[in-house]
Amino acid sequence: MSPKDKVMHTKNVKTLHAIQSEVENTNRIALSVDCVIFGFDENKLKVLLIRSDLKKYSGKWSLLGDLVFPKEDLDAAAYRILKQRTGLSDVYLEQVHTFGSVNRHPAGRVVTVTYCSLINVQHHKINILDNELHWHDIKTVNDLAFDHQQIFDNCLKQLQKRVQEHPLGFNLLPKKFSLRDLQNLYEAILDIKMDRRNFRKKFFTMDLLIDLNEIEQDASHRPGKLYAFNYEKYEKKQKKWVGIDF
Amino acid sequence: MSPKDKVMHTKNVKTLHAIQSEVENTNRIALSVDCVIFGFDENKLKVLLIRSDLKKYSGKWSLLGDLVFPKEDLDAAAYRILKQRTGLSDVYLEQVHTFGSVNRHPAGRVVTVTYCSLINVQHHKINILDNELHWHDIKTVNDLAFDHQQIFDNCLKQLQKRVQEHPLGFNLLPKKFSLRDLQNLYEAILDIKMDRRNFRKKFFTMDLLIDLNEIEQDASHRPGKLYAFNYEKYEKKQKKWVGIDF
DNA sequence: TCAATAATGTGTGTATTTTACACATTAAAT
DNA sequence: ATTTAATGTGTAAAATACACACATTATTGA
Repeated sequence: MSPKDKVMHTKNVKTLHAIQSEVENTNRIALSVDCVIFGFDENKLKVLLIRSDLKKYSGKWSLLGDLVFPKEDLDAAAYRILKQRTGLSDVYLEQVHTFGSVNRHPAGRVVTVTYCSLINVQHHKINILDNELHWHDIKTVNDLAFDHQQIFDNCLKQLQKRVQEHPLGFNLLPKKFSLRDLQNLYEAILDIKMDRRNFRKKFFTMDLLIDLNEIEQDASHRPGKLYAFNYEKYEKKQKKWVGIDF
Repeated sequence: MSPKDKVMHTKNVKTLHAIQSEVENTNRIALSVDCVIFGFDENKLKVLLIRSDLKKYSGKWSLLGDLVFPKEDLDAAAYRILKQRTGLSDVYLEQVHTFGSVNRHPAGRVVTVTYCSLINVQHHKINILDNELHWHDIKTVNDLAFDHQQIFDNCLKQLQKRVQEHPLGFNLLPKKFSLRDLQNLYEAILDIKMDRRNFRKKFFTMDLLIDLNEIEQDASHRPGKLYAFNYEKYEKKQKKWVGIDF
C-alpha cells in the first residue's frame, strides 16, 4: 500500500436514498457489505466507525458499508469499501457472517455480508481528516446504528477466536515490533492479562519471529529487541489441528 | 421432530426458470441459501444431494438450496429447505459462508449463503423414496454442479473444526450411543484413526456423558455400554478458551 | 557520577495434559 | 468349553501449560 493512495470518503458511496430506491416498491432483496475495520493504537484495540447518515440514527455511529454492485464480486465490494475509507489495499480481510433478518434495516430488505479487516493505523492516520470517520476504542463502542452493534460484537468474538489460531495480529502491528508490543496487542484483543515470561516463551518456541538485531528507540527505560513475523516459515508449517476440547 | 411431518420434495422449490426470471434482464442480485446436510450411517459420514435440474449440469449432483423469499429471514429460508427435503425440524443448523462471485451461477447473479446441518439419518430414512435425493458418502463426493464442490469442501472443513470445539457430533447419533459409535463418528468426520483408550478417557474426563446403565443390543461380540450426551451440564460449563496456538 | 527505577531477558520447578501401550473382562460363536 | 473379538481399566513417559524468582540493561534524577 502506498501513501499516494487517495482516500475517497463519501464519494461513490450509496446513500440512504440509493438504498431506498434499490428496495422501495420492489419485492427484492438488496445486498450490502459491512466492514468491521480494526486498528491498534496506544495499546488499545480500535474500530473505524462513521457517523450514520440516517435521521433515525442521527448521532449514532455505524460500520462502513455499501451496497454490492450487480457485477461486482462480493469480496471485491468489501475491498472497495476498505480502499474508499482507508486508502489501503492489500490488507487482511475476511468474511465473517451474513445478517439477513427481514427487518434489520429501516430502509427495506437489505441482507448484509460482514467482513473483518485488520489494518495498521500508522498507515492510515495521515488520511483521517474527515470528522465523519473516527477510531473508537472498542471498550467504548455501544449503541451503534441498525443492528451494527450485534454485527460488531459478533466480529470481535470471531477476531478473538481467530487471533489465537492464526497469526492475524501482526497485521495490526508495524513490521518491526517488540515482544511487549505483541503482548499488549494480545491483551487488548483478548481483554486479559498474560504472564510476560510465558508469553515470551510461547512465541519463541513457535520459532516464527525473526530477530532483527535492533532495539526499540525512544523507550523510557530499557529498550526491547525488535522482531518481525516470519510469514514464509509459517506458510510451510502445517498445523496439527486434532484435539477434541469443549 | 415428529414422523408425521410430511416431506415435500420438489414442491414449492424454485426451479431454474424461477431463478432466471428473478435475475434475467434485471441488474439485480438474487439471493439463495444452500444447505450442506450431513448424516452418519454405516459408520460413514454422508451428505444429502439432489440431481441437478439444469441441463448444463445434467448428471451432476448439487446441494439443496432455493431462493430466499423477499419477506423471509435468512435463517428461516435455510430451515424451510431442511423441512422440505428431510421433513425434520429442530435440527442443528448453522450458517457457514456466503459465496458471491459474479459468475458462480449460470442463470445469472445469484449470491448464496451456505448452511451446515447435522441430522440423524434414522429419522429421515423412511422418507427418502424420491430417487432425486441421495445420501452420498463424503469420500465419493466430487464434481458437484455449479460451485457446489467448493461450497461442500468449505463446509466439511468447517464441520471438522467445529466438531472439535463444540459438541455437535451428537446431532448425528441416536440419543443412546456407545463409546465406539462416538469414536467411529469422530473418525469419520475427521478422517483419522484415534486410540480407543485415550478417546474414552477424553470423553469421560469431560464428564458430559450420562451413563444409561444399558448395553447395546444385537452386538456380534461383547456389547458396549450406552450413553447419552448431557446437554444441561454442558450449557452450564463455560469454556476456558485462551491458548495461542498456530 | 551513581544509585534508584522500571523495564527487558532468562531460568526453574510443578502441575496438567497428551500420548503410547499392556492387560483384564465380557459376551458371542464355534 | 474354548476361541474370538470386542469392551473396560490402568500405567508410565513425554510434552505442554503455569507460577514465579532473579539477573541484566538503559534511563532518570539527586
